[in-house]
Amino acid sequence: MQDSERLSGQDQLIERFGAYFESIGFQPIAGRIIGLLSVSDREELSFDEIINRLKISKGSASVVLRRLVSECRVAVVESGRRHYYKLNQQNLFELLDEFERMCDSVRYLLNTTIDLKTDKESSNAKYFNQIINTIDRYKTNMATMRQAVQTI
Amino acid sequence: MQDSERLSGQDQLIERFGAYFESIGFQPIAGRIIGLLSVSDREELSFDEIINRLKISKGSASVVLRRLVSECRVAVVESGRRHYYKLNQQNLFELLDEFERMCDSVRYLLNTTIDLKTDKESSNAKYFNQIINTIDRYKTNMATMRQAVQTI
DNA sequence: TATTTAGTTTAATCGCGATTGAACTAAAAA
DNA sequence: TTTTTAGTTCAATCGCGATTAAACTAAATA
Repeated sequence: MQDSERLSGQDQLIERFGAYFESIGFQPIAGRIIGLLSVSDREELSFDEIINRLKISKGSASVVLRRLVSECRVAVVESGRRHYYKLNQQNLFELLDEFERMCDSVRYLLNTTIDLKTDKESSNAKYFNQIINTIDRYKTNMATMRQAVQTI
Repeated sequence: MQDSERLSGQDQLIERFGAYFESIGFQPIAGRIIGLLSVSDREELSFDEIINRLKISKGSASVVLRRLVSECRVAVVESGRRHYYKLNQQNLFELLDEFERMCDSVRYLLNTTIDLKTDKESSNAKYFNQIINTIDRYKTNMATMRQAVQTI
């Protein structure tokens, strides 16, 4: 593969990372920064390299990077007057954690809803109970899987 | 429990449903409509009942309901000149389906990223490979669980 | 047929997050 | 000490989705 090919492939991929992270609630620029830090050959980039490659203002870069660092998605290394950024390799289950938190809040909503129903045998009440059961089953299942992965 | 208590409890719950659905990308009004259809004692409500209880305009209700129906989240029954709406009880795994689609797109992004790396043993490349393995393990696991639930 | 009613359409507005540009700060370099 | 450089702060703007109001349509009712 030519270098130029690889570079333009990287650019496309950065946009896809951006789109993906935007779809799950990140600022567009945040997604593209994560993409750049994931895709580029050198995996530790300076502030300047980031704003030049992504063509974004110093202002946005500064704000967004501070946020990514505070959320532990990106790590920063200071060297002289410069800051270098790299992807923070989080716990593998970080993605699942978020999903499980989602399940918990759904479970809570549905439970409270059933409590407020006059007719606990209503169509929705029964349906919600089924969902709660499935969520519980899922969580048990996941706990088992985590243990299995951890002991590899 | 008093009826008035239950009604105000329902209103609070509707707002929580709204907040939850907004957090996963729905329009605020869409979330509140789903909340209302989940929470209310009568589980099939007319257009008018919806706009009166939620205090929203006919315009928003019309647009948002059309969308919810097209996405199969809400079912509509026509009776004379009126439309009645109720929660569409979807496949129990609809929530998981979406999560698995997310996993698929992450898996694809990471795979493509590794392909473009000059150094397949770089820190990020190794990390991405671990994530891919975990995703694969998760999907196998989920497939098993679905079968188990289906055969109950 | 004339009237009322249920819901749709659409132009206008509102609010808000993302982004930028430019002034500013602090620290290294000269 | 003066100058240069790296990054921060913040006011202003841009763009966009959500929402509404009001005119409009179609169908039921009188």
